[in-house]
Amino acid sequence: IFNLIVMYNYESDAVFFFLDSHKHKDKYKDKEYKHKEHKKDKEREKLKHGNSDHKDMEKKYKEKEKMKHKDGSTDKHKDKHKEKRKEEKFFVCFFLCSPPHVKSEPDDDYHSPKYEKSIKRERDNDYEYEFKPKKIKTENDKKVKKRKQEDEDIKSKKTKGKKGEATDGKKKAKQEPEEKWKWWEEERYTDGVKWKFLEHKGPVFAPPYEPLPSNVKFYYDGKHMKLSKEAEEVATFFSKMLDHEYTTKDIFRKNFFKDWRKEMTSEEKSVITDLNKCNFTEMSEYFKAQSEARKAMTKEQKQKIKEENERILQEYGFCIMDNHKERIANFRIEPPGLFRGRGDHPKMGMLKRRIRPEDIIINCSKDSKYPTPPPGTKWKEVRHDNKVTWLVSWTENIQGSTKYIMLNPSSRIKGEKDWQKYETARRLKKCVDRLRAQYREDWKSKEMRVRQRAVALYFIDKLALRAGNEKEEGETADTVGCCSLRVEHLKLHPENEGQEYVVEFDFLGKDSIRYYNRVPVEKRVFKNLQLFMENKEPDDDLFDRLNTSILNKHLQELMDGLTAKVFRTYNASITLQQQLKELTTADDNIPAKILSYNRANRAVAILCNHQRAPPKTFEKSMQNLQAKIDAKKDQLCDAKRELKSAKADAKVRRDEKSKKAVETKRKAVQRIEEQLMKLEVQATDREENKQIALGTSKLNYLDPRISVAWCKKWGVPIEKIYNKTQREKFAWAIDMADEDYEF
DNA sequence: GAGATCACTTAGGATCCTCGAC
DNA sequence: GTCGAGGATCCTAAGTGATCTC
Repeated sequence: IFNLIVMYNYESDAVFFFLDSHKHKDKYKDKEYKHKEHKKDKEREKLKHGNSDHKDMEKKYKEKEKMKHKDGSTDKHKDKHKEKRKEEKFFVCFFLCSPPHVKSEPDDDYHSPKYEKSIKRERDNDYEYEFKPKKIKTENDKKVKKRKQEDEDIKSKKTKGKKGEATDGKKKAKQEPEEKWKWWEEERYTDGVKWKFLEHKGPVFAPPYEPLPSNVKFYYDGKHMKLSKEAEEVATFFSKMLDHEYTTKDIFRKNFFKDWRKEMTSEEKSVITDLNKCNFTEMSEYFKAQSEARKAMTKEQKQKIKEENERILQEYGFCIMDNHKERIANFRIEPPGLFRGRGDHPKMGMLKRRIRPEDIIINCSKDSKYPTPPPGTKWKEVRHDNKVTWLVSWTENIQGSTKYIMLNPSSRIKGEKDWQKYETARRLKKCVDRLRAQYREDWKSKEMRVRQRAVALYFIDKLALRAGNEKEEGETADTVGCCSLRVEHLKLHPENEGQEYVVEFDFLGKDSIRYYNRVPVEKRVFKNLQLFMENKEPDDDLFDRLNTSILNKHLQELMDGLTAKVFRTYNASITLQQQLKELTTADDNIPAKILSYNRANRAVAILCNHQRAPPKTFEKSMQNLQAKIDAKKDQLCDAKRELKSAKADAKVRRDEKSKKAVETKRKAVQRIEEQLMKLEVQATDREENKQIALGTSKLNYLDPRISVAWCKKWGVPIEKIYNKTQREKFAWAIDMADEDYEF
């Protein structure tokens, strides 16, 4: 929805992040841009025009920026693009880790792809520039040993007293909650075994379809038409989405209509031939009224529903895994409906069919009490595979992919994996300098594939790009990651706004979130990119000799367990740690420290391109907050005035009573000042957070021990950083990290 | 070695629910 | 006690990467 612009200033070692919603319509209209986006852009524009409050923020930050960067580089940037981006601009400025230094190097050894192709075979066998196998072996041995050592370290941290509990799996359902189970103090399974005992009640199915009351009618071509139960159910799916933009999209309508017709009787099929003649309004109104009625229910009715939900949760929401009662994440089967793909998904609107017990595979222990299927039905299969973590699986009909029911993030099985993930990222920290030196060396390689690999790795490392697996064309939205970038996603600027060798990225990443970034790169990278793009069509792959499998194989050789995504975890966590060090001031009070934390978190979210649509109520809530601030300011003025007069009074009277009055007034002023500051901090935080989602990085990329250590060091209650669910997920980190923890 | 499959993590939007203001 | 904002939770799509199959 918004463009992310990242600018790097060499002199100040600063990275500037801009969130900018200006149009790139021209680019999208470009003939070469095959996968057209104008519709989406128009929608984005619509969204964008609803948010025009950035100017004030811009002013605020401009001042901060001036203080931080005397070279005025961002001003230059701004001036040049003032016209383009005159609508609005919101930005946050951060200092990140030291940038690569630009060296001027001779333009040697550059060949066109054609030339490269002609010598490809020869060169593919030429390992002169490859990682030396002998070295790898010794290094890898060391790494393996190191890893084993890490495992030992982790094990030695664990108390052995509880050993008997978790291992041999017979059901002895422990009366849990009283004392939280510290799984991180126990032995881990090896050899891919995930559990020894697993018992659960199976999934909760979607409620059966309830036909519409007879007064709720469907009209075709202006005439009432009674639909069969099957056709009616699918029609209700569409009617429930009538207010959603989806139903205006051609692909959505086309897919829906095609699948809907499959559910119709032959008679219905012969009559209903045009979706535009269908009138779902009464259905839509009915569901809206139902929704309102639900909201208007009495307390007792709501309580009853709550109790019923709680009963279901207690019955189906937990399993017994190795003597412990563990919470299940998603024990409800996805109800039928219309598929809502993200971005320009070719399958949006298709019918997601109802999942029946006959579609379900149950996974549990042989010696457990198997879940019973609903009366008159049976499971597709009951299996006992303890090398996987899922409890239930089924195949969905849209993409043909498998869906799973798994455990909650607070469970042992998920927690261990999470912990391990951060340990791998910490191992990368120890060797990242070597890896960086290596890929820089590889930019000069005579082998095209090695150069491509090295440039891709540089992007993954520096820009936190995702790996970019290949995708089946026509099956999903056209999104890319690093390895799947196409020529059309990059523009090369030998000179741009006073900076040399600028690469302009513009592509849709995961969830069709736009990644827009103009970044200066090293000369060698730039020259290599020119070479990779030479004689290619816009829709050709940028890295034609690379895919994620090749890249990960290479990474595996450099460090045991290293894959492309480890870089994202590593760079996110290290950025948080650095930012916290830089931004936290000992003298700050708790709200100011929390603001610093959120800013550090925000730096990571921007690095990882975690965007969100601004909340619909954003403008209003900001106005409300501003009104509160204004009122508080008035209150402060009054309080100060009263203090002044109390002081004057005390001076004249010189008695205890008036002295006391001065003291009371002074305290009132102090209190109001604190309240005002709190409100102002809140406003700043909210404004800066408008289009950035902090949750994703907090939950998935930031080693929680960094946050825990920071909280302990600065006396910030952990509840201020992590909510209840997050504390449950990160219980292991909260328990084990002390204030000296270093990522 | 390429493609398919499987098992998982990561992701943003929708919906629910709580808490503070009035 | 009511209302609404916003945080918490739910939902499920969309990635990554290992392994299997041919």
